Amino acid sequence: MGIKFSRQRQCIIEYLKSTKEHPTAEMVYRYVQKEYPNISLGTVYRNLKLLTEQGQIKRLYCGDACERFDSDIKEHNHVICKNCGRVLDLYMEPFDHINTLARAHFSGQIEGHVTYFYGICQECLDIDNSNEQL
Amino acid sequence: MGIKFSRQRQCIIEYLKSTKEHPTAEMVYRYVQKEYPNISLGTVYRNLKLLTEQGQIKRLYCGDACERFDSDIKEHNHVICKNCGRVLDLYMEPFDHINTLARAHFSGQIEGHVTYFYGICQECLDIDNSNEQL
DNA sequence: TTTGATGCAAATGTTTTGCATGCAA
DNA sequence: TTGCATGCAAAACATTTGCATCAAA
Repeated sequence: MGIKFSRQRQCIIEYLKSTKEHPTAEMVYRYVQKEYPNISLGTVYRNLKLLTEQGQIKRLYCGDACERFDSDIKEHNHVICKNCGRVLDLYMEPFDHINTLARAHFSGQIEGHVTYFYGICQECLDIDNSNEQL
Repeated sequence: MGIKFSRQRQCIIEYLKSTKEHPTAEMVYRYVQKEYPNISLGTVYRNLKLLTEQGQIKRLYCGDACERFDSDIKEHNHVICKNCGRVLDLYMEPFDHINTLARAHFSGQIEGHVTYFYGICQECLDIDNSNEQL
């Protein structure tokens, strides 16, 4: 009964806390493999699921084929770059008043919302600009 | 060169236009099968992809395992019922000012956003209430 | 006719799961 | 010891794709 410590899970947590790139399960797997070459994808998925259920990490659905994970559970938003596909953090004032607006048009109960912004990240804009210079 | 008419695609379009339940590919398949028993899932997927690219329908990503489709391309929002999993339409005033708010905190370019509300639909609330009466 | 669309089946990619073994408590 | 976690492989799904055939133009 209860959850036991495991080196593999610890490594997954540390990796997620160290990165801002919102990795997929596959990316987590490749990273943890460096330290634990025998780790299996199944273990990665099992731990990501466990950590999500515990609320230690958050699962992102970005319209990708695959899910991404974020160890920053403070409220914040994400921008998906349409060019490079990366998912970037965006810390801004909450806009929960849209829940109130929504409630005025919905007969059920509205508890919250999930929002993803999309656009082009600064890095891709920079590359674009330097190409135009040529 | 160009796209040819097909009875199967026509049937898919008509089904999507007739329903508000934002069906998955599998649901479209099962429906069209009634009229065209030999239709294959591949054909359904190919046509849903084509129609999405043409902008005739929209693809929804609801955090489901699978994608859903909506033939209503007018701007509107969706509520996902946490209880029954259904995806319901929500017509409300646009809140594109959140793009402006977001731009103040992001160095790249923000083009727009996708928002899904979540909560409990009226139908599930009703069932809940009638259970409490017992 | 010509060429795009279909049906079928195999392939792909992601995630889950069964089971014997390993390891934390 | 006990039982949760792991590694491995197979299974489960959702989606895509190759190819011979069909049908719209």
